[in-house]
Amino acid sequence: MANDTAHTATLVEVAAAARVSVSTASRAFNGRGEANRISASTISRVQQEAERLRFQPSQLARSLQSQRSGLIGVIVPDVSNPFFAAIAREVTVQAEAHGLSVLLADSRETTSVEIKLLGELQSRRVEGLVVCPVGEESQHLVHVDQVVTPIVLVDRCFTGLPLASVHSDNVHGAKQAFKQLLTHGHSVIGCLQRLSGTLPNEQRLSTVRNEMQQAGLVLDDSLIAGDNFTESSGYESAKLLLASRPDVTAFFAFSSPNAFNALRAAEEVGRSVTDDLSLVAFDDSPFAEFMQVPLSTVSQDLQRLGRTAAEVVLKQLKTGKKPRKRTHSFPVKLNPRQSIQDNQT
Amino acid sequence: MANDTAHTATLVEVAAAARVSVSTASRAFNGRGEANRISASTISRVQQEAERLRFQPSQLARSLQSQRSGLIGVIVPDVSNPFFAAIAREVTVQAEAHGLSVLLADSRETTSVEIKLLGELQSRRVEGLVVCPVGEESQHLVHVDQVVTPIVLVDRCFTGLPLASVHSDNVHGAKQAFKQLLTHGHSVIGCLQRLSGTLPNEQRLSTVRNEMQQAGLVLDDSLIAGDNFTESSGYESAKLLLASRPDVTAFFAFSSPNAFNALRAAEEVGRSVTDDLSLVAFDDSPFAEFMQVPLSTVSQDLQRLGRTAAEVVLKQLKTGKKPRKRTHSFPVKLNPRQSIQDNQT
DNA sequence: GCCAATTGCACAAACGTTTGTGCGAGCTTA
DNA sequence: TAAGCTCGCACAAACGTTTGTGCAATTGGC
Repeated sequence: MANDTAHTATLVEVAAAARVSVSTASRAFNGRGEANRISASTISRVQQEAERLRFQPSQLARSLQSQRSGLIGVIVPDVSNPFFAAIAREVTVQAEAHGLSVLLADSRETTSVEIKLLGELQSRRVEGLVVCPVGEESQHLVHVDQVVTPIVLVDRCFTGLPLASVHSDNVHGAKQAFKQLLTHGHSVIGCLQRLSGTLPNEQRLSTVRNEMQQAGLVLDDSLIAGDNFTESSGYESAKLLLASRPDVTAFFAFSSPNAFNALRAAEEVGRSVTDDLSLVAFDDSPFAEFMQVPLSTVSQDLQRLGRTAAEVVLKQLKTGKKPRKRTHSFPVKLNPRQSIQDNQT
Repeated sequence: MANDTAHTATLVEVAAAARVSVSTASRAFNGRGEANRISASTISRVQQEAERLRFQPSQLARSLQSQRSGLIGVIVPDVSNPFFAAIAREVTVQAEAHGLSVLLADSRETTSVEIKLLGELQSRRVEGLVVCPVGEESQHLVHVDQVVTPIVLVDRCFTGLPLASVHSDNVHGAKQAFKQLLTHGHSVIGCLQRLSGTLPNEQRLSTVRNEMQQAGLVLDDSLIAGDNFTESSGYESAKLLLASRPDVTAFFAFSSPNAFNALRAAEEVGRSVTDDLSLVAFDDSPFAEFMQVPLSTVSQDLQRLGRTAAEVVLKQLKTGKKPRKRTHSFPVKLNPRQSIQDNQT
């Protein structure tokens, strides 16, 4: 009932209160008393005082001394995007299960911010990193992995880089989705990209090109929307595409938000998904099946992506060596629903 | 090109390389050289060596010395829930704009986990806390605010507690939503709760009771689904409600996931939203207007909630005193769409 | 009742910073 | 040329822990 100095008690104060040295207090408090021949009475005295003073050891000091921050850094382009949120959550849960905490950072789809954040996380001495990179640049990531701390990339990976990566099988996913459109007789198909230039996007795009070619068709560039970095929304690009190519009969949206943008854009120009426009999208949503037209989607196993990413980092932390298996690619699942209909034209 | 000892360079090494003392290196590196009469040549020498060795100051050590961790703790019940993800993002962005980093934790809707996480964040000496509490218990939060660090609650607030809170106007929101149902002639209305016992939930519930009473109706307990803590999904409870009260003609879902659960449950028992079931939900979603039946919702201004929460903490950090205004309540917006139809019975 | 072994603890260094103070060398001024 | 200034830097303490080592005091054997 005496001094509530508003500052958290330190070990020094606990030691003083228990009339022992700081070292003894430390060992007693941390259960290392037995091994260090601290008498039972002393141990309990220390623990009582610690309790009474509400002593909470400073992780800052501990980390400094132990050279282990107990922190995992997570960088995503947009936490509010359900895709990244799901991954962040999974990593968080896994990390916490291993006694680690998560430092979350949001790069806002900007490489320069990503680099800045990477530096800040480094300076906080995170022990591992899970990064959904913006995907434009990679060298800063390689450097981190080599000299600083284990890192694993999720989703926006790079090819030919010595970095651990976890992602979905974009090629197969795109192939499945696109085949659905072809099967239903569509040949003028608009693609609504994610961030252009990033691997998942390019893989999906080139898969589309391949499929078109094999079907004896060509994918004109005017059918590819969102080929600039600035608009993340995709709404404008979808509208532009609808205006410049009114002959389009189907959309392949590379992301869930894009699907939504396509719907909005189509509605505004008087086109209606399903009557005269088909739609298939990457990434599922709990709402997809309850849409005006239940949305055909290709869903990724977000939980597995996140969990695997966490596991790769955690294992590397434990064993201290780079994982043998560098790339993890997970299958996607096609959810055929009613947003794809036969081409009427 | 010499020693890549795989460990990050320390100031000691930089100082040695620049042939100055650590203190001088510190001041030179931090731009405090001028003020401390360090010669220009020394300054540049230090900075060069720092650059060469890729020196990155340890925030751990800095924090220990400065007694400022530069960390804001954020605890939410479920990061993957878009509602909380949006808030987490907003806080993250605000914090980063002020040079602070965010420690994110997920309480998994469990009070005991929340308490544990709170302790861990404290031990990391976070300077402020933004918490979307599970909402069952509050005393651990009060204690934190009083003796440890500024804290602001979001969404799941408590009444009569000396804690800063940010939330939406649940009463008015519920009133608007529910009035819609009454206006359309519904009288047997099922309520799909969030976590029972939490303030937003109780406010919405009692508002519903009031409205019913004023309309000369009664809200039987059998019309209140999800009155147990274990199921967060609400799907089972919705099905039970539909089974026990087949006369129900409308649902008021207290959350976006619940709306989705209602849809799924209704479909499985052969009821169809709009034909013989109306639905209004708290929380909007970009998909709401593209649903099979465009969903009538009451939307909260998530960005504003998150931003305000961050601001309250940040201001308190800056000024050092408790904010004058303790409670921030923001208006919600009714989005009338087609999921509410006249009662046919 | 003496030596060795054991018990119970304190001392001090270290982790990587920041910051108050001290101190010598060079310059001015008289 | 002696006294005083200024300049440029080094020294050392401190932040709160952990941990290796040293040193009394007690115990035990004979």
